[in-house]
Amino acid sequence: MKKNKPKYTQIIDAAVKVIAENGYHSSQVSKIAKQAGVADGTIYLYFKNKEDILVSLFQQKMGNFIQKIEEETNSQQTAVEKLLKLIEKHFEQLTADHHLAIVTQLELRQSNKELRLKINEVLKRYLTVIDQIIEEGIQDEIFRNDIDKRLVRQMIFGTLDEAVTNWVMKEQHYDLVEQAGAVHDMIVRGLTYRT
Amino acid sequence: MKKNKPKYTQIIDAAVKVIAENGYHSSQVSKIAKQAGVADGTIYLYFKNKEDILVSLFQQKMGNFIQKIEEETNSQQTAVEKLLKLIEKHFEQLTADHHLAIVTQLELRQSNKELRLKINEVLKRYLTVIDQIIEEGIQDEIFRNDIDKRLVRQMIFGTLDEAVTNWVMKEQHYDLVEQAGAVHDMIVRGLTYRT
Amino acid sequence: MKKNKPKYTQIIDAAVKVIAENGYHSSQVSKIAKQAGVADGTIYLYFKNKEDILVSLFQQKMGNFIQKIEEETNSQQTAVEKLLKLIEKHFEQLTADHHLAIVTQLELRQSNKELRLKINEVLKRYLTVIDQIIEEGIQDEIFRNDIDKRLVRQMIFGTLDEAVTNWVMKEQHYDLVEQAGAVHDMIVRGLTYRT
Amino acid sequence: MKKNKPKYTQIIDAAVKVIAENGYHSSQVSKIAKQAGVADGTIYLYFKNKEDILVSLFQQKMGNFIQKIEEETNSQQTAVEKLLKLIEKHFEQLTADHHLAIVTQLELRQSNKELRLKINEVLKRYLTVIDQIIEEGIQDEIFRNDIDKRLVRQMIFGTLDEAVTNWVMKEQHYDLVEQAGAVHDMIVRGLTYRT
DNA sequence: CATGAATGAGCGTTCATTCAT
DNA sequence: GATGAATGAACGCTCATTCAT
Repeated sequence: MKKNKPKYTQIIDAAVKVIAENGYHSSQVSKIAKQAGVADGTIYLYFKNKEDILVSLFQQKMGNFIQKIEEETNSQQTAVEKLLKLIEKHFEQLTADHHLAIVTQLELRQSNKELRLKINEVLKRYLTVIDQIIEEGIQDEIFRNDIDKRLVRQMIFGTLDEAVTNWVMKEQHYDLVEQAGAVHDMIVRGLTYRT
Repeated sequence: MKKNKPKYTQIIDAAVKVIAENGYHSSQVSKIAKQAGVADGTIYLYFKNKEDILVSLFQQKMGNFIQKIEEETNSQQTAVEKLLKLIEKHFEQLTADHHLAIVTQLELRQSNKELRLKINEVLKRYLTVIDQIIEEGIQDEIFRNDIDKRLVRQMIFGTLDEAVTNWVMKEQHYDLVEQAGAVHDMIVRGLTYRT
Repeated sequence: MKKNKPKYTQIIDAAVKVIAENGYHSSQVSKIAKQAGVADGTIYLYFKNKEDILVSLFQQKMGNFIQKIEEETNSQQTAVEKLLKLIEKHFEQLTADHHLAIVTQLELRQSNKELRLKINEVLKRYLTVIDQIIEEGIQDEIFRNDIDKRLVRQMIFGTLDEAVTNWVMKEQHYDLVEQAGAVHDMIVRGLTYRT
Repeated sequence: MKKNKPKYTQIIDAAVKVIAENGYHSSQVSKIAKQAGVADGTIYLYFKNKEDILVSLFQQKMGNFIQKIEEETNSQQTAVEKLLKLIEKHFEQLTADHHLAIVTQLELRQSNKELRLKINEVLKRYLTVIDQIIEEGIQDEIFRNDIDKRLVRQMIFGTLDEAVTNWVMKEQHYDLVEQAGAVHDMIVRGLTYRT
């Protein structure tokens, strides 16, 4: 698995395009190879098997996705600001790459349990970012200290995920990013002390 | 399709068990037939094709699920109480039938887009229940009137769904129902006026 | 096999209709039963199996067909006249029952070798009628005595069969019966002495 | 579909053998693949589906068959001589390849209407050869000018076809080729002027 | 490194036939 | 005799993966 070779990225990008345009179940290895401009067999020089393409795809794309969010939230001062930034960047990035949005929100969920477990591994890093913001909010006595942190994380991630999925399924007919504020507002109200 | 015949239910129950135990992609028609104690061909006396088994499964099980929630929420007075009941019953019912929980939260999501569209049809009825509670809360001036109803619905459904999925993936090692109150609390705080 | 019962004929007539309208491969036993107005199982009280329906169908219908031709040719004096009558009645009868024409010329030929062998048994009686006319023609010194009788029979039957099949495949857009004279003429010229 | 590859021919030849020996309805794709010495899947690299094997088989084999007849008849001077050559070559070629004879005369006729339509397309070329000979015979005033050309063609093709089918069904117990003269004689007498 | 022809396991569905009622 | 629900064997086709070149 030589991850620095251009063909590695070529194949992953081809996979995103093919899956977004044809759907998970119509995305045969041969179709991805064709789109990438390589022979079928070449795929197996860079990936262990088909599942490995998808896992790698998710790792690469979500890696960037999460890193961007980590950077942007770190540039913010308070937990509340960080949370807003997280929501904004989450929506912005998926809005900017609608192929990726389709693949992560709809198509990759059709994969089997095994693949989804590996996907969850990747997501843990994102959930950790959320956890840290929650923790920070509690430490700074901005968020209530009687909340169940796991539940809060589930609420935040569940809400964002459902919002994006709905937006993708509605074929992106409205502006997702401009809803970041409202989503943030609802969530924060649930977490902060009433003053 | 004789839906009142015992074999119809037999096959659906067999499908739930087989899918929960083997996973969506390892649930061949022949395996379901064997579990149901009928011949392969018998399946096709009650269902148009394999997909029809899954759609029917979802319609039957989620039909009951939603009806129970409708009944229980209607017996409550305020929007806040109704929302609590909805969350409790949502968690209770999936806790009571963990095979069904696995199937709806993990396995059926691996189905193709077509099937998922039909599943969404069924879910619409549940989303309508949520919508009505939100509406009622606003009418009664308990919920803030500047909220985006669609976003609220996405938050509620997304949070519950994520909470259940996490619980299923953790192999039900903790008590989901006892979290209903905390989840309810977080959500309601996001919706009500600060007093 | 109770051949005198009305249901026996009912089923055969249903089979002709179903096969003519749906084609051999879309003519399931259940479809024939429905058309006949009986239960699937009832078929098996009157016929050993599906093939037996088709053999019986052919025996009944071709039995009548051949008997008619035998009668009509016997009412003629010379071999030449008899041959004309045979051709006319062959064309007339299939023109009169186009369902039967479709079934015998196109659909039943899709059956397997075994069934076709049984069909040939039935046809032998027809070929015998032809043979007798040829024999008579030679005896009466109307037909040449150096002809190979088997070949003549093949020419006669092959020509009529091909003519009818063409007519059926052209969806009966022209009048088959009015060609009887021309066909007869060509054949007879091949058989008689040049004077 | 790479028609110049040896495997393409291998599979077609295997199909002829398998169908001739097992009958149309017992000729599964897997059996043809085994006979051809390739994997089942390989079949589908060279043919669109099972029907395509059969259509291609007919096109290839009958293509050669007809081409040979075209060449040989063209080397003859008169319509009468051409017709004799046509009959001789028709009988010779099917005598030389009795597997092919069984397949074309008996087994392929069991195919469905769709396939038979495609087969008829191929046969049209043969019928055209016959038509041209008839036309030429009339032009040269050897054949009578009051004959119905379509009927003549049906007589010629029907007679040859019936003769070969009889020979195949009698399991080739006699010499078909030596009958060519007699068949030719009968047909020509029906077409020429009596002098 | 790269190719792409070849592989072969795996599965949804049909339908002639049976048999308990 | 009549029913029709139930049976289960049979098969064409796909596609991830391999490997000789």
